[in-house]
Amino acid sequence: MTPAFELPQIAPESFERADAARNRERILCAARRLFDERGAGCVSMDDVAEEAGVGKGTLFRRFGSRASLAAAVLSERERNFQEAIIRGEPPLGPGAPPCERLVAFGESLLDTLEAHTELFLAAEIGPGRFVHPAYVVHRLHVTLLLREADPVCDAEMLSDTLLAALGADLFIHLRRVRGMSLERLKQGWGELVGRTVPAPEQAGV
Amino acid sequence: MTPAFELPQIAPESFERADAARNRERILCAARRLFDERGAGCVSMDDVAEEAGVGKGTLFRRFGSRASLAAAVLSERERNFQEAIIRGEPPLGPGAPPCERLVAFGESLLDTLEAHTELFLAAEIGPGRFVHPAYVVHRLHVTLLLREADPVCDAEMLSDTLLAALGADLFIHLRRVRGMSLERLKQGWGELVGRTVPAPEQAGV
DNA sequence: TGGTTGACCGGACTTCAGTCCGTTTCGCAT
DNA sequence: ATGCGAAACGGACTGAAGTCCGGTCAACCA
Repeated sequence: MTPAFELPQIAPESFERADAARNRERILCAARRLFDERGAGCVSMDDVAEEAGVGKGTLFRRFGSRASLAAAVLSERERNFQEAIIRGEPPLGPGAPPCERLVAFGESLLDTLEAHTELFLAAEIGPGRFVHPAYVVHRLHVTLLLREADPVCDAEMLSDTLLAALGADLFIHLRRVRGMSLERLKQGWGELVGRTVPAPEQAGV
Repeated sequence: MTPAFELPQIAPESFERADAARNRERILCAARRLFDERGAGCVSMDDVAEEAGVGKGTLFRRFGSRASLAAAVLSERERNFQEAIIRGEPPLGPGAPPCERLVAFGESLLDTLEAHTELFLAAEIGPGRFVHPAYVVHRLHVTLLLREADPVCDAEMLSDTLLAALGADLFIHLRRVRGMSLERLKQGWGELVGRTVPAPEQAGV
């Protein structure tokens, strides 16, 4: 039981041997390709190892778990998303009121979920989901916006609570099993946010 | 207001052969015992089958999956819970305003989560979580209360959204990893519900 | 350039959920 | 009682995630 996480996105560790770097790249490449052509649900770790021309031990050494590999594959898109949040145009980026930014945040995440449903599902299973860098960043973002909109609320907890509404398993259920449209999910998110954090200029209901 | 629906619990199907009933009881008994003494996380399906003196095929024939078995073990408590919701005293049962009933619902669920964390976690993994009778009943309950409190909201979707805040994996994270107290979780739930569905007599904030 | 070291490699191995199918047993009708 | 068909039984089998460990080789230093 090694709870050690590779931080797949931000930086390779202090120093990485040449063969290690090469294999990491090969694995990511193979995983991306296989996930893309078969869907994440139909790709085993053995498949990835073979496609990458790498032993299974190496695969797990670099990425720790299946969920972590899926998250790493998503990390490029995630980096763009974070960039848009931190430095992009409003309403996703800074400049808009918190409520609108939260709505934009959720809608953007829902779009990404729609486009990469299976990959997200693979990335969100097991413990450690809430500890993954991407999730931590999302939570921090939501926490700050909540606190800005309403300094007295328990933003630390509300943020996790709101993010739970954007989980991949729930998304799949609402979208595929119950057949709700993406538009409806977005409106639902907007409704939830609108009720949770009222806009400042809104005096009475 | 009178939910005269028959709960689709784990009711034995139309007719159950004597050996089937006997084995089902044995399995439930063994599972309860093992889960109780080792914690659900440390009990494999083979363990349960052996303890019950039953083949593995039988185990899966009766319960379908590990998650489903865990849910079945929880079902007695769940039945009591449903009883309290449908016919019990307010604020959990009928008679209190929807907002208060929702708060009581969540607090009660959080208490149960606190007492049987691992079992809930085992029961909530995999797809089919949202299709399980217990979840469906919870959602229906929340949906009706939401609709009663605010007929114009998208209660169908908000109910799933709110219930996501009571998921076992999130509970474990908040409680054990982030170290929040049970009391704080209850307050957070109250805050979320209070914002989502304002009480009717509450004119201004 | 050649030696040393420790990180890295790979694939066999373990564990566990879930499936399959030949065999057994139950319930019923005669 | 007895024969029959359907349902249940059980355990060997499969497939996949994650672990282990002996061998290898990249980096660095002399």
